[in-house]
Amino acid sequence: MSSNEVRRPPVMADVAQLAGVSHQTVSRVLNDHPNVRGETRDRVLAAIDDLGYRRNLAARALVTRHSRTLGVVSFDTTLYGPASTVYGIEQAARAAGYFISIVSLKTLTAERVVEAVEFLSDQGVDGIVVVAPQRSAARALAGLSTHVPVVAVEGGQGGDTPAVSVDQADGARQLVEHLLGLGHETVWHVAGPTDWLEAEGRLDGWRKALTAAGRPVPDPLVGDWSPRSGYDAGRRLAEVPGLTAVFVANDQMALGLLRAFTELRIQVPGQVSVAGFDDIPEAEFFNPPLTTVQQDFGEVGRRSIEILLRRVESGEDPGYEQSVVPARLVIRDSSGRAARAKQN
Amino acid sequence: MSSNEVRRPPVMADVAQLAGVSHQTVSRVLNDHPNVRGETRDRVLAAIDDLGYRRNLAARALVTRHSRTLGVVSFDTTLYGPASTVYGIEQAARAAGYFISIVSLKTLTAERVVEAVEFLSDQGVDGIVVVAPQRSAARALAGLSTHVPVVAVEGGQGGDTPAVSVDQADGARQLVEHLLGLGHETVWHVAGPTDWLEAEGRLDGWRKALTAAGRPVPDPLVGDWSPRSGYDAGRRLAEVPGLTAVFVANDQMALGLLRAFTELRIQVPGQVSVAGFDDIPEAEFFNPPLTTVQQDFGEVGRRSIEILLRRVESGEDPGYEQSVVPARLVIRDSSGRAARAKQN
DNA sequence: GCAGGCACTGTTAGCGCTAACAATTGCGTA
DNA sequence: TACGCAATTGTTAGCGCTAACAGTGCCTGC
Repeated sequence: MSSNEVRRPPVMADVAQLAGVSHQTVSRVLNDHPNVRGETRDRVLAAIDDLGYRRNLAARALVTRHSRTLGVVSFDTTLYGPASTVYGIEQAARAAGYFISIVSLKTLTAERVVEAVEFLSDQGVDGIVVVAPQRSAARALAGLSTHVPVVAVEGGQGGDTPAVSVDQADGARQLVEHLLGLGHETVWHVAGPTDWLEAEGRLDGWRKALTAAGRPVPDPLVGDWSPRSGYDAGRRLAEVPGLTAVFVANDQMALGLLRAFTELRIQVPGQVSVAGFDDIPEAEFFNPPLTTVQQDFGEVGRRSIEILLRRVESGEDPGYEQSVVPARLVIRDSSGRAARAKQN
Repeated sequence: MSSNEVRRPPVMADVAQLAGVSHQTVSRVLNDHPNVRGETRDRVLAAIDDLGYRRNLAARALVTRHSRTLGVVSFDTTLYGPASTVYGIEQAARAAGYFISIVSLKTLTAERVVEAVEFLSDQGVDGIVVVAPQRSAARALAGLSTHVPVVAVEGGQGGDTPAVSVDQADGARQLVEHLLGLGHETVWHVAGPTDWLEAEGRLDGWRKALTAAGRPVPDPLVGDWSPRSGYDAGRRLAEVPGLTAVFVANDQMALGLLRAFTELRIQVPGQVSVAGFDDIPEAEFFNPPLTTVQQDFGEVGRRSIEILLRRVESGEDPGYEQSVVPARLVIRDSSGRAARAKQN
């Protein structure tokens, strides 16, 4: 009661005094150095516990030049994809004992990405994960001159920045082959915004799969990921004669498209099969339940942190490196056999 | 070319030397102190620019005891509500010049919340926003002994922790009154998990609005926010004789319920009107487009940061304080006039 | 019995910054 | 002319921690 007149939190010296050792020994205990006698260690630990001591990380960061904080730059974390990716990154980072500092961008211009990276560098983060699914943002990374390691998620393919991404093209391929396997002559595509690498990957996979099967490749429509743009695409596709299958680049647009088809009394999958991409939690309860492609965002997060920490902790930059996470086809009711009627 | 042999980033002393002043003067310029001659300031600024100097925030935090970092503890940021709230918080914090450090919890037990708050305290955050929509988490806050200010989002109503929340009860009231206004005798309810404060608010608002109108109050069903639980509730409600209107506690469950009704060939809104809560981006494209209640998450974020920073910067704790953000009814096709047939 | 080595602990010197105080200058005024 | 004061700048002393080096015993081997 008499000794704790001062209300300021205890520091290492207080612990040292209570344990009857030097502050350096306390530091050794805290950092798991060898060569500390068991009994001494116990005494220090007891003192720490007694005082409720927590070490000051700012002081530690100052001298070690490491903050144990990783930065994350992401685009609109309200969307399912980015939100899930960031979530995966956060879990993996925390498991490794790192803090996560986030900057969420409204618009993903190169300028904003650079700004965000600098903002985080100022804070002294040890490394940065950039979720940069747009081409412009990916390019911005190439010209970046930070001294901290950077890893790109869904945005690599260029420069020295290591990248982790889901195999979009292969997911699209699986989907197209599934639809062709159901007897569809060809598959139309509603793509995502052209500047997005994910959109491009899906577009590529779709085109290649059709070409490989010797099928005609229709002109793709382009949306902006929003349900509304999917709705608009749906109204336009409804006028295509002989349409039997559509691969929409994400589930939200697929929802809009389904809505348009419902209004126009086009049966899914009776007349037209529809498939999406992402497997958002809602997809299973669309009307009808949506065939789509699942991405393992947790795995993406884990791999990006793994690559980043390897660079942070070794202090080296092994240069470009890519990690591709497989995509998984999820078949539901929205895809079905091609209508026989068409064959006649 | 000859002067920059050393590759380590420049420090304040380097700037001082180049500008021909003391490092303290550089510090003054950086911190906008008065009493620095204009010409001197310019010289320092030029030197800073020249060297590409950025101040070391760890060193600054060490001496000022402020990190300009705020912590955010949130539950599953993959969900639309939490994701939007965190996004709003992040935007507001960055606008105020603060960094955001996030911990995203898988399960929202009191234990985990306390752990997360301590994790963030260790890092030296200046304040913490806890998105704690569950009763247990809210209770955990009460027993918290941190020295940093804490503000609760969607979780207050107890203890001294200031709280920001959306007026759930009023949103529910608006919805119920809208449905009653359409001629429905009463409105059934699929509630969220009982431990959730938001679920409770919506339940309360629904019950009170029915009672106020002198209508019978049916037993509410309970879901877990997931589309699947909404689907299950839908199948059960389908057997209720005389059912004409359902208020589902969130849009995702409403989607599941709509799916169930579709399978059972129950017309919406022809036979039964359905309404949700949240106004997720998909809601407008449900089949049919969903009547729901919109929450202004951006405003929630702004207010929570405002309250938090007021406490952080004044160093005072004015005690309990509550800020309630209004909810807004969004009417779409899923709600319609009560079927005449029933009246006969 | 003593050099050499090992295990353990303490001492010293910063990390890069800001706060507090000291010193200097220039000016107005008695 | 000299004093006081304000404006401006410099000097000093840490913030709390870790790294590097310097002891201090004690045991080993010859």
